Amino acid sequence: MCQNERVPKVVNSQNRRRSVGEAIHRIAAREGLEGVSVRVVAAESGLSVGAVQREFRTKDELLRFALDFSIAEVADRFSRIRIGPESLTFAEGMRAVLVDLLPTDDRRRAQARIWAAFYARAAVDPGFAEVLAELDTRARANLAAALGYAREQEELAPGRDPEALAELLLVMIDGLWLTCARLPDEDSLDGLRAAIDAAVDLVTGH
Amino acid sequence: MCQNERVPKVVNSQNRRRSVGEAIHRIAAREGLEGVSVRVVAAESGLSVGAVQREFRTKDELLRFALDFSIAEVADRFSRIRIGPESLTFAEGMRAVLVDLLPTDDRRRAQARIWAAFYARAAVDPGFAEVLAELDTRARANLAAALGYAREQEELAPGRDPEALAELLLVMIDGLWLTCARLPDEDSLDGLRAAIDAAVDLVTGH
DNA sequence: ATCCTTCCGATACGATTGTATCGATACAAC
DNA sequence: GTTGTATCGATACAATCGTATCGGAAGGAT
Repeated sequence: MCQNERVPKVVNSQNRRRSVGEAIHRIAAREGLEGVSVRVVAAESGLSVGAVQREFRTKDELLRFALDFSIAEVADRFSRIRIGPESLTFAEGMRAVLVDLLPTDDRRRAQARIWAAFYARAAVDPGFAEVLAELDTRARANLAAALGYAREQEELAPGRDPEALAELLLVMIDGLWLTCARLPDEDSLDGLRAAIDAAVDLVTGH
Repeated sequence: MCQNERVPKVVNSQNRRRSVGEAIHRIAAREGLEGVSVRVVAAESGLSVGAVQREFRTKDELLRFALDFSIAEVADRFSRIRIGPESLTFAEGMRAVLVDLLPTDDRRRAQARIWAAFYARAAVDPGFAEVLAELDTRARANLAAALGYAREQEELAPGRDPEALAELLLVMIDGLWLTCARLPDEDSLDGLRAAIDAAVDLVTGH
């Protein structure tokens, strides 16, 4: 990386970027993506504007990083839910994924809000749309695999088109995000839980 | 309204408000809610900043009006889809509502984008959240009535909790909005149509 | 200790924001 | 016409925005 004779001061860019990511997370959950400005991010993460500017050349780069940051976290959560032999059945896995989206704690609630903001921005920003489209592709692939396994295990309601089911589940996941983002109280969670159960039952034909 | 002796110039406030609503519609579909500024709205609607300011005291009032404006249009579209005897069956009605959401023309595409933006804002703005929550309540009531009718006609898959189904459908509607907002091409519509068909089949037990 | 390079923090800049202000204008009543 | 009021269009204002600039702090290598 550094091909100079004299090596100067070096900072832990990795840690700093993460703390910036966390800061944006908090701000966006509090005031939305519109409340995210370079100055506010700097203040929230305890850095100076200059430091933030060094790490992210432009604001777009900043927001893009925040999106990747958030995607990575959710992807990590989902990757822990494994469907397959010696693991969860399809029904259990599907239920686990959907329930995991519910805003049962502050972090999840914040994340739901952030995703709503990112989705809205993706509607008018091709760069963001591309990232989310790629995410969609990955999710579709995972879902197809899970549904294939479910069909193998005869867990699926017969006579259903797996591709259509996958699309339906993707739509439902998006809907859950959006619903969770503007959920006023904890009580509404039970309604959503019932909806999730109903969805699992419908898909597995129980 | 006017209790003065001398009556001055009067403008057609109604028409103007609508043209402003349309202007915001176009802007938000193009650049998102963040691109909506008083000046831009004035330019897009062919008015001066002063005229817009007279009609809407504050920007929040402006956006709130745009939300109501958009809600009214979609509510009107939905109200034309009637479920009941001598009309659509539940399955037909449900399918009609969901298909009507798809971005099959520019107006619908724009509307999907605007709603995504409003939903995101509702996540951090209590005023917007309240409006959408009230809309949710109305939708829930309509859906409950439709499901009641479906059960009466024995259109529903047996053994399902109507309340859970209603919640599930609401989530799916939200998901459709969000998916439509960032849909890149026309081709993806077929996938969504298949998903809608699958959903109708699942709910009606076909 | 002295270099050299990287990094930081402060400040500056121009653009854009929401809102307030104000003279000019339009129009109904006289 | 004149008058009184509602409305308009333009401009002013302070705040905030993203970004650029720059002098000095910082810290390994010598």
